[in-house]
Amino acid sequence: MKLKSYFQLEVSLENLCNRWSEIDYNFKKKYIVDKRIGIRTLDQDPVENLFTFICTKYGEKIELDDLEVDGIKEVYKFPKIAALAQDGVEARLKSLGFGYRAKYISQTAKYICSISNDPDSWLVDTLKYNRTKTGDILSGSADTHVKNNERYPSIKDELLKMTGVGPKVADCVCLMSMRVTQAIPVDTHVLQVARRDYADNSNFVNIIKSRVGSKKTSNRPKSSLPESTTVKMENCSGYDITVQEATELTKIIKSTSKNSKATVTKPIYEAIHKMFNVIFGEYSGWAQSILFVSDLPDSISSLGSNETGASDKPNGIVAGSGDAQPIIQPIIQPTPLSNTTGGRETRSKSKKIKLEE
DNA sequence: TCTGGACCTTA
DNA sequence: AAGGTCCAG
Repeated sequence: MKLKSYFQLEVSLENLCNRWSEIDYNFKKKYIVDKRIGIRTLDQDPVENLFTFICTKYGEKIELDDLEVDGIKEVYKFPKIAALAQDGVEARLKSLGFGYRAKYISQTAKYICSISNDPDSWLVDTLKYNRTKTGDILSGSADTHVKNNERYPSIKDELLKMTGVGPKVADCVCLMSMRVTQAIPVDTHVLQVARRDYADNSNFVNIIKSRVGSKKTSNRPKSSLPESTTVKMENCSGYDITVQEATELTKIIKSTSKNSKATVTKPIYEAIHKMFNVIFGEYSGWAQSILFVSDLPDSISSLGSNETGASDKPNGIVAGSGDAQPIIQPIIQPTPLSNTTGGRETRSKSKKIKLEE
């Protein structure tokens, strides 16, 4: 039962992918024609994911091979939040190479301890399921997938209060640990995909236009429909949009600042978020994960051809992380800061984890 | 309200 | 040079 919940198996990924393929040819091409992959978004532990995403950075990634599972000598548990809130943690983390993110970890841990007597349970008991108000959500029908889209704004707001948690990290946690299926973590890579596949080629606007044209309420040819016609997503609320609005969002997504660097500004972030919500609906976060991973180089996504060849790849079930989140969480030294065992390598530095022999 | 430099480490 | 967030302006 726990595994079923972790993998969110009550959701038919295949049905979703087929639906998305009908909606969007680009998705179909990525999902079916090119790579035939499926990424199942997992329901991961909020505490571990929160602190992991706060300190992930480009290029940081652990390969399973690096861990030498068979020869492993020690396994660290994820630390208690109270331990991370102790004085001296920031300096300790800095010495381990966490850089300026050391402060984020320390301050966020202190913050959570300041608002809850039970810091390790607060994220799931209060923030995720809001048991104090709604009772135990999980006691509902087993056939019903628990979604938190209704509470998405309030959950995200709470996460954004934490130091080091901006829109992207908040959406990572919402999507992968809070059962918010419409959360879209937007980073520079997603920006590239959004521009190339949906903005520069007008794909987004065309999708909305085709919806206008296929509305059953009208038998007129779509060319005669006013562009202000509102398109509603089925089974979704808050996704209404007009062709004009889609055009506006496209402009924002294509816009660049003076230095011409691909920066995800706040307007761009929100435009891309809304665009994916509108295109793919209530599970758009899941859809975006598939687009994201299918755009990665095969060497990174681990889904590409290897000695077995590309043709017999199964539809993968892969941990639902955004960018360079390790498959295995980075491991932070457990509680005893007093226990100065010396600079044991605890960071997720791939290929440099040494097992004492 | 929004922009862009600083943060820190690794590649 | 890259990476997301913070903060000064």
